Amino acid sequence: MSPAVSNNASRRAAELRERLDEASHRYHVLDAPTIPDAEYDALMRELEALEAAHPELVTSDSPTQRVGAAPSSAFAEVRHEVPMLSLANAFSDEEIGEFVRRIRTRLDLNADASLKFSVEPKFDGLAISLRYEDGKFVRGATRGDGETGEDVTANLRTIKQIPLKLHGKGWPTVIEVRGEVYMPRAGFEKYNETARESNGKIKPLINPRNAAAGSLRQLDPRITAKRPLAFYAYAVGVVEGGELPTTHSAMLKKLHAWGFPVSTLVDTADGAQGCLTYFHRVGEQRDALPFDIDGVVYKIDDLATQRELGFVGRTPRWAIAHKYPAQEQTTTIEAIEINIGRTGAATPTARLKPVFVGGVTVTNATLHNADQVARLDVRIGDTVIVRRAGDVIPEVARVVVERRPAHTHRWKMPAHCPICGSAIVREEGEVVARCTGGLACAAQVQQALFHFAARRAMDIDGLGERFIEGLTDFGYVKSPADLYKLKLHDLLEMKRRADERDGTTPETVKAGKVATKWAENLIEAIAQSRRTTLARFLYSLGINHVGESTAKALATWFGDIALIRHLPWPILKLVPDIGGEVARAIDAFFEQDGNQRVIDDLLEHGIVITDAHAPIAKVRAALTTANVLADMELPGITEKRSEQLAQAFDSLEAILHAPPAKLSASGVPLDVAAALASALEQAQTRELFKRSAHAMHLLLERAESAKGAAGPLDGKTVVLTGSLNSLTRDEAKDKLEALGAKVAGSVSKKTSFVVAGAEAGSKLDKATELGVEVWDEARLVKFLHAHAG
DNA sequence: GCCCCTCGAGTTCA
DNA sequence: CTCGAGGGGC
Repeated sequence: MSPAVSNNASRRAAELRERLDEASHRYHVLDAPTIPDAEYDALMRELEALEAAHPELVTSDSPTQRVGAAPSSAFAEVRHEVPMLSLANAFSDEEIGEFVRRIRTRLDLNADASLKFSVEPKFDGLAISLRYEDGKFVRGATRGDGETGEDVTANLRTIKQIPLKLHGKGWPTVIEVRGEVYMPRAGFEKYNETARESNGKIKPLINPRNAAAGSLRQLDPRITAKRPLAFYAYAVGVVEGGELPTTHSAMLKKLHAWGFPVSTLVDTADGAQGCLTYFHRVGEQRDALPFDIDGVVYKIDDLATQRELGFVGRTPRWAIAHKYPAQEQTTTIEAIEINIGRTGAATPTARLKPVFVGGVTVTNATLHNADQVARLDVRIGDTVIVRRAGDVIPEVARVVVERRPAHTHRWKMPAHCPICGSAIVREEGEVVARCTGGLACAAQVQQALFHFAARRAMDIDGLGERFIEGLTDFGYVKSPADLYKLKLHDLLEMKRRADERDGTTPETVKAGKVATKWAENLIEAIAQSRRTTLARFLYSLGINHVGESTAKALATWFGDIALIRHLPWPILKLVPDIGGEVARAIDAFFEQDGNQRVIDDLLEHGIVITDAHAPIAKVRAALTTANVLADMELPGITEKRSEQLAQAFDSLEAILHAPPAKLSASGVPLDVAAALASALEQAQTRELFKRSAHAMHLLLERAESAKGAAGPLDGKTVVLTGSLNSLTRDEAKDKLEALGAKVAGSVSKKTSFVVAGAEAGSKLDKATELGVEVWDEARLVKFLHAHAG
């Protein structure tokens, strides 16, 4: 070995020791970890490997030679007569193969001889030891460094899952039961919710594991008692005056019989293959478990074989922890960028130094909004802990302030849009900041086009962000309507210019050929999208507050874009689930000349709406002068007042042209009449009256008569509950709606009937309570069948 | 006026 | 999937 190599290794080993010591101290003594467990494990493994390769580097104070740091002095020390183990870790199938092979070699077993393991989840909590004398709980201690822990008896007594007296009989005179104290996820979430509501008085917990550790180290057991802690037993230490079973799995059963919780995930497995199968089986359930686990543990089941295999240092040869990919990792923030959405929403995104978390490499993480950035105080250059919690989307869990470089400053939302330079404004009381550029902002235009082409909107297959960028950047497309004017050569030209600009030369060009297939496909996809439904068309326009559901409602109620594009907001409000805010947003969208031009353009250049129809009968029913008047949100005009006015005047025009004296004579209080009169003096209100009156006439003229359109369930409100066999809830909903019913989510006295499938819950109870009619699935199916077509 | 529920908008990676 | 906010029931 060359001196240079040895020198490097020695320096690296020293560095690793320093970092591990520091982390260990913060973790065990201060309860304030600075690096995630996975990183600690990785550093430890590197050091172990280094020391294995260069035994001369091993020092007596190396972290590999002891586990954990000295306990803090707040609690009495407890010496573990039988030391509490630490397990070797494995991260890959190969390592498990090697582990099992080593055991077979030592035991002189063939590769195909059966080798039984007791397998169990590895809880992410805090290992403890419970001592029972004559069946009574006398002392509980933390693991500490494995040799010496802390006496936390008083705190452990508060955990209801820990028996204070052993159940059954046949237990040894003295027995130490070992296991894990942990905090279930639900309890953890609930605690943190309370902490958030406390406005900083209660500090939120970083993770369930820390929560468990912190709770056990409370000086006041009454505080511990309030924390939702739980316990699982998985081993025994000292045993005196009694016999135990001869296998680990039998011993766990015994512990269970004596009153200890034992995980239901505990099982046995044969050989490496059996262990790996178990690993994957538990891994699939991992996210759904009510507690955190960071891996599984395999132990040789036969206790005599365990003794035969023995230990290396303090780690047993007969057991290993097989860990899952880390769900947390540290990385650094390289930049904080602003994304502009379709509505102009400016979302800060963290650009990360790529890290492998939970099975994928993460480079971006959303920071949601400025408040979130402020809460975390994320700064450029910071070291952060990135998490892929339960789901998929990575988030920055917290900043490791200790590793913050010098001269950083708090991040601030920029005042101007990075794309178009317009002001970024955050409305009072709103969480999101928005770019005010509107159609002048290239980012907003691109996002609008992206939305337009989306699968659930116009469904233009293959029109992704890259093409949209090229098409808008070179001016081929300024509005959705331009898409339908594109010719093949436009696309090819655009591609050529984009390649030129980006300095990318495709293979095909080098070969002297031009690839055209993609362009033909795109032109075809655009042509395909021309025929569409009214609901999709409305949704694709990207009107603020109009998503799929609202678009569908508008399409069903009014049936025709020619009508919808001119409806004033008080009329739009007649549609259930459309309130003032949404109605005004729709009205405002169509008030913009630019938007009207785009719609004209789209219709002229080939959009075909295949399902146009007359306004449904419900429109006619809802379109009374009283309803529209009440929807106008005029001061003092309640439903009751608008009824009175409608009775007195019959039409909106009549009210508009009524002299103030006549208004007062309508039966409404004088001050209300006066307020109405003064409102009617405003041009804006008069305009709204005129538009509404006009729209009423138009709609009434065109609306289907109630008779013609009446479905068998017209006017009925139906609630679905439980699961159906012959069709899904969605299908049932569609079919019921097609027959005129409104399908609601909860039962009230207005409900016409409830369809109860299998395992119907509280909604069925409510229906019975309110005396609402209940249908079973058979009756529904029969009914749908009878009215099919 | 308060609470519950549904809808909309934004987001990551293979 | 998750958060925020609009709608509407009580």
